[in-house]
Amino acid sequence: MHSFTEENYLKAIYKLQEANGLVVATSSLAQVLEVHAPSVTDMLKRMAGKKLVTYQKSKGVKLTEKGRQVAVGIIRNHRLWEVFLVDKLGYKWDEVHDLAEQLEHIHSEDLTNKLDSFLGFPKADPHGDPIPDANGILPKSKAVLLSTFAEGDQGTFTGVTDHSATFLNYLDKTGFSLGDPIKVKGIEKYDQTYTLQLKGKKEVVVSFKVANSLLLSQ
Amino acid sequence: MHSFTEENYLKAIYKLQEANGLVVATSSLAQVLEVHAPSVTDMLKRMAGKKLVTYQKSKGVKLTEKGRQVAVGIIRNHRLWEVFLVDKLGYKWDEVHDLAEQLEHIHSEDLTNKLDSFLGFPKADPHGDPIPDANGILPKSKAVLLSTFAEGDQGTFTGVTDHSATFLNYLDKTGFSLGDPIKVKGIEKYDQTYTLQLKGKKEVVVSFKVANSLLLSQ
DNA sequence: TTAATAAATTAGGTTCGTCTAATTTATTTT
DNA sequence: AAAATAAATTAGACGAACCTAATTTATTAA
Ligand SMILES: [Mn+2]
Ligand SMILES: [Mn+2]
Ligand SMILES: [Mn+2]
Ligand SMILES: [Mn+2]
Repeated sequence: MHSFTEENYLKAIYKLQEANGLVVATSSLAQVLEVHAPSVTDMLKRMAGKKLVTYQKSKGVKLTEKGRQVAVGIIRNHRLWEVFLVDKLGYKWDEVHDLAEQLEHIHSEDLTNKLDSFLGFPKADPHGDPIPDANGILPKSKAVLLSTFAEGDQGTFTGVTDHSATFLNYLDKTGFSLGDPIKVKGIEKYDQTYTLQLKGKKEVVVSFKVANSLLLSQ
Repeated sequence: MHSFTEENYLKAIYKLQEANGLVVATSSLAQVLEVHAPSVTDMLKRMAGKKLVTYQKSKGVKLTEKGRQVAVGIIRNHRLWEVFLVDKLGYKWDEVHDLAEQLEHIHSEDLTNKLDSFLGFPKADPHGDPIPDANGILPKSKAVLLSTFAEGDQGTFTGVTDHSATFLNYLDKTGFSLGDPIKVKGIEKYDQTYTLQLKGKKEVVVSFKVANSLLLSQ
């Protein structure tokens, strides 16, 4: 089986590959994993030896199919455990990430699948992120940033791109809730401030930074 | 926080201390942890440095109060997760131990307590072992081995001393179930074979080895 | 009480995952 | 195209947790 460290590298490479491009740089990995660059170089060599990644000296790293399978498996675990923590144990959506970072490394496909079943085969985690199925297939989300909306546009709030507890707390406090409708009433030309109508006609004003971290569907 | 390895050492020392005596030998630890003796010596020195154990060269090791707290915390986690796996996810009692060995190392007192609450504050795990409370207090069990019973004695089946899957399977197959009444109908003088009456008048014959692994109460 | 046996420790290595400092390679800027 | 800067790698170390082989200490038997 793979070590926690390897799994965290794989997950990080997967996410950087999704977000930015095909090949991942040593420095970006060092940054997200909070280690120094030589540690990354070292680890990538070992992982290349295990055929989890293809590593080209000074050019960057990519996941192999095997590495991708492992990464998606960890993400599946992470998101299912987050659902468990929120739906069954009563945690808030801003409290579960760090616990899920531990729970995602429990090694048992059978447990993952039984948990999935116990939770009613959820399609998304508490932050709206899609949950890969047992075959490692992750549905491509067609959600789009609120910051791309024009005045009058509307949609359903289905996800966030900033997962920080402070942002999630701000959303709670301001009245945002996953699954609710949101309509753009106006966009201030000067600073791209958004005036939104939330569920129950409540109007709120949010900065561009916020609009740029909210995902809407339909 | 403590490493998984340290936690496993602490748990092993705790159990050996409970079972055998005050002081635990290097060789017994090596055996239950499945490592070689010099590794144990090494580790005990490091743990003594952290005040988790008191270690006397060539004499053996004992838990400090701090070490005992950690050990009991791990045991609490282990048993609560076993209850979760059986009660909520539908696992059988012979399938949960290895998973609990992983889950017991999730570091969060808050999670443990929320889990405890979610499970309805169970008093014992699926094998009848008592669950320490949030303060690390583990109720002293007054259960006694069936092998100490005489003809005509009866009690309630409340635990096992052999936790192996093969033994637990044997019990399932033979008709033993935790919480059921058991009455001794006869004991063969020649080889200490027990004839038992189980719930629903069912009679079964078991070896001394079996009678010596069953715990009965009242 | 000495000799034989068993248990424990020391000595010296290995792998994993990390570090700092020095060097090399790649990318920008002039 | 050369110089300056930034990114990545190499070299050399370290702690944790393990190992084998050799040695020491403790226990048991003669
Ligand atoms: Mn998360
Ligand atoms: Mn999430
Ligand atoms: Mn167990
Ligand atoms: Mn148990």
